Amino acid sequence: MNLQTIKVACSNCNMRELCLPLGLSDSEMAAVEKVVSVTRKVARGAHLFHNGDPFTALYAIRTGFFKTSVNTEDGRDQVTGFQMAGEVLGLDGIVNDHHTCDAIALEDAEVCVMPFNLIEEISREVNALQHHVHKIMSREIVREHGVMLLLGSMRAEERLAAFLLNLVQRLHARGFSQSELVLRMTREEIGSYLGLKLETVSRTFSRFADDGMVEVKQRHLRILNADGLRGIVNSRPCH
Amino acid sequence: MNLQTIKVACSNCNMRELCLPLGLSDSEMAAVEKVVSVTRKVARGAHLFHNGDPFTALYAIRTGFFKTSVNTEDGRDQVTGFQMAGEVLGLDGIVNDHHTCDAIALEDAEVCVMPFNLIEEISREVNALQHHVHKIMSREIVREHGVMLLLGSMRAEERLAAFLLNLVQRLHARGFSQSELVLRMTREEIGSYLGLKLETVSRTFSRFADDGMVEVKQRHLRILNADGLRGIVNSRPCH
DNA sequence: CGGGACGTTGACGGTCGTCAAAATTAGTGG
DNA sequence: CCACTAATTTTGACGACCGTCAACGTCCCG
Repeated sequence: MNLQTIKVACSNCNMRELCLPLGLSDSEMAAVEKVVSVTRKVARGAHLFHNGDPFTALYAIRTGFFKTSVNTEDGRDQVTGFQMAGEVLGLDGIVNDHHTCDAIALEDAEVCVMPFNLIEEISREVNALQHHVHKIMSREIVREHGVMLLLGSMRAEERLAAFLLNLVQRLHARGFSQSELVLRMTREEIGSYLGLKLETVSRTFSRFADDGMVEVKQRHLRILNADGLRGIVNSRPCH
Repeated sequence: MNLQTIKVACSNCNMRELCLPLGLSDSEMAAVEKVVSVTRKVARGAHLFHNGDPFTALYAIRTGFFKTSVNTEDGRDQVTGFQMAGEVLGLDGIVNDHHTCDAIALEDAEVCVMPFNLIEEISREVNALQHHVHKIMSREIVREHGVMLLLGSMRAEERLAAFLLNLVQRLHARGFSQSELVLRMTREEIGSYLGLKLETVSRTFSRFADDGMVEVKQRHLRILNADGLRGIVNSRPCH
């Protein structure tokens, strides 16, 4: 485990507007920065935390890309999300004081460690932080509603189109291209997230490429017709 | 809308151990009871809140049974959960100050209205309440992980078996039978929740009945072989 | 008693999973 | 730097599971 106790200043962090509430006073900002004690580097392929680990902290992603997945004793495995800079990991651990999923870095990453008892302590003093924490958890609940809709009622093409659009939209919000992206995950991981087999993911990519919607070169992706993809997502099968 | 301003005493409520943290002092309990200002009755079939409604409060179910569902502009509809006494509704509304799903009573119900600004205010004073709120939200996130696993990787039989086992387990925790239950929802609603069509739900019930696992009489259900159902959930398709 | 909502069952077809093989890339160690 | 192996991706053929469509049965409530 790679820990750095070098103090990180949220006030200078370029993830600030993603991580923190807006309009904090200087004194509030100083209080909030006490929450972030250390940062931690996670190498590609390494776990940030395992299923079963004791829960002590939430993690804000500074750089890098993660997946979270749950698994059952009988070997089933489900990717529950992909997280990028400015997003928070570890919310699942609060209920039972231990984590119930794995968080794995899909590229070399760095996170801010935010001990949860400190978060609770400071958010009693700084109302904006308190509300911010509530919003982050609520946002995760709403996101998962969307995934349930996707898994419960969409066909393979719709799922993949929705997935791609969501991914570029989030990357674009972080200053990346609207049309070009590099997939940090395998076809199998995409499939697990979308409730599809990797062959179906691959085939569906190929079909999108044939239709001129995207250009696929392994993990490099260029979106040629975003409206086309949006049309796929919003079109009911028939009648 | 049916509002009652009659003060409800959480300290006497039989949902207390489901709703509230344990070990509150008398003064803490008095503070927490300030959160519950009114109760509200919701008739069967009526909405507790609609998608798009402004968010003002969370709701603790005193009696009755609810479903929540999200819907898209193109008419898709997904049941995201079924909720019973002691569970909390409305968490989805916190992020954007308006609700993003519908909450509908499946039988006549009564809820405690807990204005969210009061929750935030009191939970700054009562640490146990603060942590309790965090746990409730985290529990919902973990529950949804489970649903994603179900929707993403289980077959129809497994989904329905897992659904039934979860339902009786929750009912049992509320003092009902371990083996007998009345379904408050239609086959279509079950199907929507499980990502299946109503015909598949019906057929799968019939298959369970043929195998002697359950006795199905419309919405009345008796579980004859719970271990058999558990075996279905935990058995990978083959190899 | 009658109508409408809900549930059951059957036949058929489509979507996606399974199995297999080949192609391409990435990673490793000499 | 290159050879070699492992991992990932693509593509095809086939089949299973579940969705679709349709008809019929059952229950509930006015």
